[in-house]
Amino acid sequence: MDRYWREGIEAVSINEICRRANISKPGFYREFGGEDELLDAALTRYYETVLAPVMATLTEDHPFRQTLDSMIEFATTPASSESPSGCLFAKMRTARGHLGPKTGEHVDQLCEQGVAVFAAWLEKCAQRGDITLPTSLESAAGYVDVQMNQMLHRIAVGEDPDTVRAHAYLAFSIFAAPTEIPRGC
Amino acid sequence: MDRYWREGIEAVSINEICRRANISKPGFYREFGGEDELLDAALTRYYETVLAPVMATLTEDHPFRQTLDSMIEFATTPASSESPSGCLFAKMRTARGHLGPKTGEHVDQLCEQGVAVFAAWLEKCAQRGDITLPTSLESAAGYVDVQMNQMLHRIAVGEDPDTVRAHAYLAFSIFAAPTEIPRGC
DNA sequence: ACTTTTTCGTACTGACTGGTATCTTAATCC
DNA sequence: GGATTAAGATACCAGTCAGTACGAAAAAGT
Repeated sequence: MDRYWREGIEAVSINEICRRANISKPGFYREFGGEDELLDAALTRYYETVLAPVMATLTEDHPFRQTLDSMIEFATTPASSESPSGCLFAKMRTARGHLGPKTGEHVDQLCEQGVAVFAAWLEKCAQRGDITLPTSLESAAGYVDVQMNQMLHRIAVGEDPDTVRAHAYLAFSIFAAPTEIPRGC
Repeated sequence: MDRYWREGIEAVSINEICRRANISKPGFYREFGGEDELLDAALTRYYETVLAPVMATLTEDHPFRQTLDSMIEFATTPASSESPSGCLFAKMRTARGHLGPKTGEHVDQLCEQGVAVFAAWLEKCAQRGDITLPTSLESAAGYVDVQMNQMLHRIAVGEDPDTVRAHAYLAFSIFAAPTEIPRGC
């Protein structure tokens, strides 16, 4: 998981994995079955340790802006020693075409789940009056998904986090609650 | 150019190019010098035939909405027989890390040029009162660049053009001119 | 102690990559 | 027509990849 996360999926070969892990190739194939299964296992682990906690914050009843801040903070945190840059899930999405069947379907499933969580989040915030939906809930959720994914991609590529953050706040400004119009108007 | 555009840069090898073009590999290397030079030549041709005309429309003095419509139209046009899906330039940007020095610098240069053209476009529209800049001109131009690039990427990956279009109009709604507030207010 | 089963790793397969040495054929020059 | 030059292509280089056949070593069972 760490290698794929840190160096990108396409950049890591099974040969390299075996070399780094000091295991023989047949040993690897006996354990996992193939590249597809390894990626699938890595994604599962990534989901459990990173993705699920982040998605959980979306279901908590905090104000829109607070949740948004923490999401943007998560997405624009550059690489550190214990946490590589970007998001393994985002990298798998961009490499979707080159994934095996198991990993591919796993990614698809997590995508759907992600959009659903975004939709639920936006709906609650809209009901609370934190935001105004400028379009259908469906479309808005897809928009959020796309913008989040793009941020993660850009950070992974090494773009300046401040720039990405600024663009993110621009993109999410479409949800701005209606400016209060003075009573007497 | 067509092969790279249609099938993606990473998916096309020199071997395959030679096979398809019915030329020998040494013949290719005598003509171009290497993969980097071929990609550079493809990008030059793409710029001349596709990119330059599109960018030219940005410098014409049409209303913001009209230019925006034609840009979104260009970006979300799916593949056809004579014009593959997406944008070769956008594909090169996403593959930036794997490009040779010549092509890489060429891409960088076109990126800068693109942002500059976007900035000039936005500035003119803002002066004309077509739009309101919600942030610095620089940041806004970068935002436009990123959003355009993302649309092209998503179309290239095969996403539904209508969805992409809808998200694009959402993303660009941040430039919406201020809603006219009635005089008496 | 001896056999069976399971684990393990060397060494390979075949297909691909970008790039080139070298031989042959064709065009050009005088 | 004969020498020189350019174009062409076969067949190779060293490297990569994912995946596997098969022999050696170690465990387990009896």
